[in-house]
Amino acid sequence: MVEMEKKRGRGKGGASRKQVILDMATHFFADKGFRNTAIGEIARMAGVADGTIFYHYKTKEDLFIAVLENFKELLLGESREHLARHQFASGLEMVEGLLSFYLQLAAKMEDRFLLIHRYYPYRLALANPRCRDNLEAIYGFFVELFEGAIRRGQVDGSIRKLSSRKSGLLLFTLVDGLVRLDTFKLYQAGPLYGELIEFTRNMLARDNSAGRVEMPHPEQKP
Amino acid sequence: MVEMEKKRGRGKGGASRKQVILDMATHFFADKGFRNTAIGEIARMAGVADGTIFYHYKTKEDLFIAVLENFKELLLGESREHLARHQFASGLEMVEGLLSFYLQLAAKMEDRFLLIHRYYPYRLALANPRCRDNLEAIYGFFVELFEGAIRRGQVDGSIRKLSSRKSGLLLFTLVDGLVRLDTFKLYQAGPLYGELIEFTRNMLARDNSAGRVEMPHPEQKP
DNA sequence: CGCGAAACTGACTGACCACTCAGTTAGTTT
DNA sequence: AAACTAACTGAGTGGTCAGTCAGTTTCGCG
Repeated sequence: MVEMEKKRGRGKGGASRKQVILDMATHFFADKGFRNTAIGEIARMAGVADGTIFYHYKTKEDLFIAVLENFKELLLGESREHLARHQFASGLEMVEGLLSFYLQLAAKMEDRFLLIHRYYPYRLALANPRCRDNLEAIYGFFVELFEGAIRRGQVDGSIRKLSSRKSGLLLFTLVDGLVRLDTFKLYQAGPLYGELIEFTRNMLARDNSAGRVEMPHPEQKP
Repeated sequence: MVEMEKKRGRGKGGASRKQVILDMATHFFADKGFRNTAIGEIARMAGVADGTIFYHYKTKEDLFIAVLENFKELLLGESREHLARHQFASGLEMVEGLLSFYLQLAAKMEDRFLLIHRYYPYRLALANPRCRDNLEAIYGFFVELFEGAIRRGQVDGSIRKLSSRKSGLLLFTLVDGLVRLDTFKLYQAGPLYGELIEFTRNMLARDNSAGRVEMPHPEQKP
């Protein structure tokens, strides 16, 4: 018979047991929250004994931090990769590109985004510096992306004069809030995406009355 | 000696025991979340036996719904009262007034706002219609306020042509996201309030180049 | 006062759960 | 193959907690 299952190192999927545990923990922490997820549940779904989890992670909280860190790396990795493949004609277009990329990203990882749309990690961050570092890394990364794009737009003249820092933060808040709204299932936020881009343009764009858009689906090249 | 404590009906504060329980529950559910709040803790702080809570509320979840409903009433009540006392020169000014009122409200009830900035109620809403109704009542109320103000602005000419529904939702998402960001303690959202108003104006205002504001503290009457 | 009802009590129960640890298994080294 | 180590196991432990219930207190009222 096949003797492959209980082997050490990687299974056929190439994932170590430690990684499988991390993946299952990610799923449950996002879906049900920290307190409502039992270690035993993660263990069962990972095909592992309870004790194995504590062999790899000192405490449940430790496991959560590892999950968050892993998610952070995934987010930043995907983003950097995407940005390396794309370039933008102007700062304003970059802002718009960032917005739609963030929406795309959130759609692709809808389940996992709940990790950072719950209050638990922010509450934990007050006591646990590692948790705080990870959250700050995520927020800082995106806010700085927007900030940079805005500054670039101010240099190339596509964006008017305003505080790039504050505007970046505001913009990120808006797009992240939209994603959050969508996961709440009270409203469909999807139809708002078009509006978001139009609004952003009116918010940021340099005041050339020609640039003002009234139509719902703007699609022009300068 | 004084024989006042264990009396039925109202205590000296005019609050029935049931109300005290509700208040304490509100505090703890907001502060620590549903799962992390023990009934015993609420009971202790309310100066009441555990059993008393279950005499007034069938289950812990029932108590939570009551808390949410009470909070909804508080929100809508305060808002209606505020609106009755204020009037606005134009739709655009009303939108701005609504934004700053919401920020004010959230600051005044910072602790309690966490009730609706946690994921728990939205998750519960999927299974519990009463929970869903309350959340929808809150969101619907504010979104419609913004929507109405925008429509009014379109009639009086202070706001350009755009979907009032979508814009209202977007605006509410933005301002609520800002409040949420503030409670996370990662960034100070306070300094963004000025920007918020300016941005909103640029987003909504009719395209009269004179109306475009560049200064941080706009304070003019038309 | 006396009675019935409503409000309240807190010891108890059963379920759950994070974490421990003494022991087993599998891979590696010599 | 013996010795060593890392990975893994799962029964057990102590603690917590929502909800129950039989009994007690308080109140309104005739």
